Amino acid sequence: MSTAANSPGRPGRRPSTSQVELEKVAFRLFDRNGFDATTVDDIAKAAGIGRRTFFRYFDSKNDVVWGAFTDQLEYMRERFAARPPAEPVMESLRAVVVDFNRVEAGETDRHRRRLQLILRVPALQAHSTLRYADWRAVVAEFAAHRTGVHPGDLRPQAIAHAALGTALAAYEHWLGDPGSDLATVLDTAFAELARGFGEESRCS
Amino acid sequence: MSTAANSPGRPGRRPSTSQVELEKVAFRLFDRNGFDATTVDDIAKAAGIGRRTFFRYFDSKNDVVWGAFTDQLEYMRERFAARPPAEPVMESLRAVVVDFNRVEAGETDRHRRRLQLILRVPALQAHSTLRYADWRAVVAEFAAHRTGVHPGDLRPQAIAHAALGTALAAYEHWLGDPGSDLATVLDTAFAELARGFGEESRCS
DNA sequence: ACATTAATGACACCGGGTGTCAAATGGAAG
DNA sequence: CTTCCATTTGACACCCGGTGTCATTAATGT
Repeated sequence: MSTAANSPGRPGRRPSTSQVELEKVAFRLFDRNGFDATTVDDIAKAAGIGRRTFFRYFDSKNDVVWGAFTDQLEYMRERFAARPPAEPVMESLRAVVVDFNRVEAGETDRHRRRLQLILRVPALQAHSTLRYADWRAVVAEFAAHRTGVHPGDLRPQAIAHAALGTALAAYEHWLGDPGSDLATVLDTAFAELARGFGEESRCS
Repeated sequence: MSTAANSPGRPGRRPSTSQVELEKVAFRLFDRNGFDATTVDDIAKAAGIGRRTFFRYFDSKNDVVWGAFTDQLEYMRERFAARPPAEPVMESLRAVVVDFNRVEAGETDRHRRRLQLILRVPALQAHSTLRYADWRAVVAEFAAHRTGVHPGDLRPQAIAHAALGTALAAYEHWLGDPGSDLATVLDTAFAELARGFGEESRCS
């Protein structure tokens, strides 16, 4: 898909850059000057394109940070479908979310910088709600399918919202504690969620 | 506090309007033309003030919708403190959140319109994350205090995040079902959360 | 050569938000 | 009443993100 626009046999002028290329350029500037202090003009100039062209690759400056997030949601949907149907909903949820956040060893640093921006820069923090809505929809769809109700019903929606919140808390904790392992933190957080955050660990 | 600036014995020019006054003017325009189509210039003109002055009453156009939200958080903090110390955390949480969303019979319609804007207008939806951060802080502080840990720890943060998510799901459900009662919906949603959204309703 | 298709970039424009500063307003002291 | 001081106001200029428009450029096939 990324090279689809470069495929031969297709008329018209070739794209002069790509999303990943712009992303790389932008991240360099974000690292050096910070997100807010980096203007779209800066990114465009550094990438050798016009300001207007930038907005043909990304809907907004905020969206640069999110990479292929939306595409990955499809993968998440598949992982949900692959879980054994008899498994409790919250158990599947925990497994899939942990798996979804598994990144290649080389990519873990990039993942960290991404989340650092999303969770700490107010503008991106706000914008994240819009992007995470799709994430929630995937979760709600799964929870609804499993329990035989509509995705718009209260329970699946509450599950999706609570799951997102739990994941965000885990992300924040992970960012604040450099030595911690994201998968472990997510696992414990979702275990707590499935237990209703109760004091007693289990039914006696 | 609202009339503090009008109190005698204080030098300087009198404020020419107030937050509540601007809020009323703005909501009229939002109702008629929608949030996005209403510019700050429109509000200022309708209120008979300058555009620059508007931003001395509100940090942003988004904040107009939130009324005295931040002040109410202090009340929420008090309600938490008033709960019996032996009560389970999630039980106190449920009670306080339900109570916090109790509004006078005459104000219920205004509350509904507020939430409708916050939850349905993308710009406000995004911005809400920033405002709700304070709400989460109050919840995390309470949960941490009860369990004897720091507010920044994973558990209280996860509880706060999940609680917010649950409340949002309840709000959305309430907005979508005009016949429903907000307190009831919140109550059932938080009961589910405390139960870990499990299939079995209780320990056998 | 020619039409077609697609991407580009320049330009103008809108709207939210901020910094600055002179002017307006009102109380208090002379 | 006049002067001084504190405070709010509004005008102006400016920055930046985002959009609509349109001529131009680069690639294809005929």
